[in-house]
Amino acid sequence: MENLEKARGGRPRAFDPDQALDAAMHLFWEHGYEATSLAMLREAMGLTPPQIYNAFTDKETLFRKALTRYHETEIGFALDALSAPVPTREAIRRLLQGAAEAYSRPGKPGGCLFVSGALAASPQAHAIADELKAYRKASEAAIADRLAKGQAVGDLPAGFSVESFAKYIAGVMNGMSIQARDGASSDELRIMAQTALAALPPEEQKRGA
Amino acid sequence: MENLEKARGGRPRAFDPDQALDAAMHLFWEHGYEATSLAMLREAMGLTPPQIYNAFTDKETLFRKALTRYHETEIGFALDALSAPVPTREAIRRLLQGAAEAYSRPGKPGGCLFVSGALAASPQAHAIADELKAYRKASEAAIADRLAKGQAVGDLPAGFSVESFAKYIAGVMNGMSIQARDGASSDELRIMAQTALAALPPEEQKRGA
DNA sequence: AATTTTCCATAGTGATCGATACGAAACCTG
DNA sequence: CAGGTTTCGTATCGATCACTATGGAAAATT
Repeated sequence: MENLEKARGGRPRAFDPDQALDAAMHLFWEHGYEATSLAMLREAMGLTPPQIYNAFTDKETLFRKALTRYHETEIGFALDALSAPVPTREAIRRLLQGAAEAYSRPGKPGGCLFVSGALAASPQAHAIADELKAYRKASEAAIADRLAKGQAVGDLPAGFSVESFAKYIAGVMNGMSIQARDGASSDELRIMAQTALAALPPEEQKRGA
Repeated sequence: MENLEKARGGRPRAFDPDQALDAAMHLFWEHGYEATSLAMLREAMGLTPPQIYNAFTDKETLFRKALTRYHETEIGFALDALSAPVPTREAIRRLLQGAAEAYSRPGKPGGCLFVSGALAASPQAHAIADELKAYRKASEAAIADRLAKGQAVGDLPAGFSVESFAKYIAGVMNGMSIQARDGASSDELRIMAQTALAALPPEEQKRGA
């Protein structure tokens, strides 16, 4: 991607916005939207309040930009798994194993920002909670799409409910996020992923036996 | 249980503490510990701040009492399922189905208070987040105990890892809690529970076929 | 160099947070 | 009734919340 910042005059920024956004993202990831105060952000980002507000408008906008950045930099495994040219079972296996790793990465907060960001919220933060819910719903829909594609190709039985199983997989990933937050190790999450995969009906053989 | 309140003198309370605690519990359940303000509690409990503080010490104590009440009144299904004299698979089935129902009960906030109460928290509320984590860990341990008992009786294969599977089941229940919060219906959660159960190795036959 | 534009740092805005001081009111024990 | 005790309602407390007004400093444009 090109850097198409407006090259107009004026005093240049004394900090790197992406680096600041990264710091904010990690803080939101750790403490959630509402529990992360401006004072914490100020310290973690190394900026003064006017610098933050000039660059990111307000706390809500900063959080939304952190969500976008999280989506782009931390959970590429999901799109990779679901778009890989592999059988359906293998795609779901990669998805779950990828989550196991992403949710327990050393040096990162445990779990998934989409889950930890604002599971419960005050009425004032209802819009933020809804936005995170939309991200989770989108993940589930992406899984359902992949399963439907697999069903169309014969990877899955015809009577199989794509939506129900997508809800199960998405739910398991959310559960892994909480287990990660509770201190589950990478190995433990991998085993959980493997266990969850056992609920998937065995791949059908297309030819031969 | 007997009511062993101190019958000493003084002006009597003008409200029912249990009823007030119920209102507080539902509010914490819906919005979480930190996002629930005293102003919200005041309105939902129908009390003035001094009434709340006199009866429940402070917000943190009130939340802990709400946790206890939640444990006693809302999730009896768990102990029922795990202590019922039934085969292990049936016990786990009842546990998951009970969660499906409890997490989507009409008129109640979706999901489980132990998950929604404080998944992410500010440094000030770290103790509360830890307490909830302890509740979740205790649930997982109770499942592990039940599985170990089942393994001892021959319900489960010898090579089966009780701890790993308990982590899977507890994780699935946490995931169901989030799906419930995202609007999953009782039926959808039941299907998720049934799907999750398929990962349990089939019951071994003790005699006959 | 003059002008324009943007950002910087300091300080502080009103609103809301959780929690209380105070004195009157209502009960029990003598 | 008087004395002791507890809760009541009213009015707030200091601290922190997200956020911004102000004015000078620094770099691009002319």
